[in-house]
Amino acid sequence: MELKDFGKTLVFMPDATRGAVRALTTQQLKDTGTEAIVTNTLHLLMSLGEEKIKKLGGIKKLMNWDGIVLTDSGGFQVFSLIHSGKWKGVVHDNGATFKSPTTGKLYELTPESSIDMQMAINSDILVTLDDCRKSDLSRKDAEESVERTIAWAKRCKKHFDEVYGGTEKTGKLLSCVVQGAKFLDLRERCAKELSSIGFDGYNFGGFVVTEKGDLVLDEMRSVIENTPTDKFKYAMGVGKPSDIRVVSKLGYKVFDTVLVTRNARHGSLFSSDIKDEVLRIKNAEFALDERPIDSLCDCYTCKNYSRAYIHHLFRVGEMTGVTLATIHNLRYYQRLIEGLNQN
RNA sequence: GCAGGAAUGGCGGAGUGGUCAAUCGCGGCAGACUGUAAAUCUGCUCCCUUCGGGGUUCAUUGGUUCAAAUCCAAUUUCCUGCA
Repeated sequence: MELKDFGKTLVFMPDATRGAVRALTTQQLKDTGTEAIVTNTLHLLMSLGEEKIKKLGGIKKLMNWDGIVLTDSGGFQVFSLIHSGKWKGVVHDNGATFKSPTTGKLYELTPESSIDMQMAINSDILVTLDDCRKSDLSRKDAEESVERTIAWAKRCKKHFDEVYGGTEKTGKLLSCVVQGAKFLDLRERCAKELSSIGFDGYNFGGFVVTEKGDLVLDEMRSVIENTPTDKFKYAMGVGKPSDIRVVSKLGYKVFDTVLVTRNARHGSLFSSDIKDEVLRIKNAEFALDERPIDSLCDCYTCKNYSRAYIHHLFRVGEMTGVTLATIHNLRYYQRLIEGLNQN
């Protein structure tokens, strides 16, 4: 897939948060039909740092990955680690200041430094830093989050244009994140203001499901309706296969979720043979099941191994089981996307 | 044969008079996970249950006591020394 075509058809990006899709080699990743991956600015900033990744020639060279790389800005981590109090740190108008819980090193993530780091990673598609918060926030908090997200997006764009020459000179795309939580007028305002600044893509930010697990479709629709039709729409963190089917109908073309890899590690495998599509390979019923995980799947795992074997590997804790499960789950998603693209 | 020591739920191992159906770990059964602090976390795991509770347990048998997995006696088995 060429970068210029990104988001014209549906695309699913697995999360390679720290520079690897967990448990997979780059070749195994390619073999699932994956064309784009997501890495995380904050994680790579803290583990490698800007100077080191620059010296190493960027994440694509490091990973030997010739596909597309999208870098998440760190906005979600601002929420999940700092806002929620899991990490010591503060979020302020200039960004986020926080201490690494492992090294104690102090970091300052600003809209500008996020862009710098994403450039150092040599990402193809950058994401503006956003102020992501918990799902059930007050209107006042949501307003503040929207204001900051817009202000930071502006600063990211300015920095990207002035320091690096923007999309024209770098050949990279810059996408933004729409916040506003459950307040549809705030979603609309955020979407419209970001659209007037102008980005190559518009990402649905915040939480995609309620606590009950229902998709926030009205919020997602609001973002689609208030952003340019000719730019890609990325539903960040979506989702279960059934969620992707639904959300893609709204007009979102780009998806990522940790479910595909995390569930694989936890023994939840996707299978069209099973009601609700989820086969829990560790369950006793698969101990002697010699069928493949999914009778319709063409992945390396399904073509070569039985449910009983994967079940056994999980039972004894062999890492190969995790690798085979991840290969399958990711291929399941890519086949889902291929199927949806054909319709 | 003599002298010590030990016997607890599928396993390992706490508990040494009442708050013990009995900490905990493993194993077992199931569930959760949606821009990854996650190869993680949660629940259940003697029997019955209308989930409130009820019934039988800590080698076996008998005893002491208001009350025993815990104290005493005998028996059985195992371990360690000495012969």
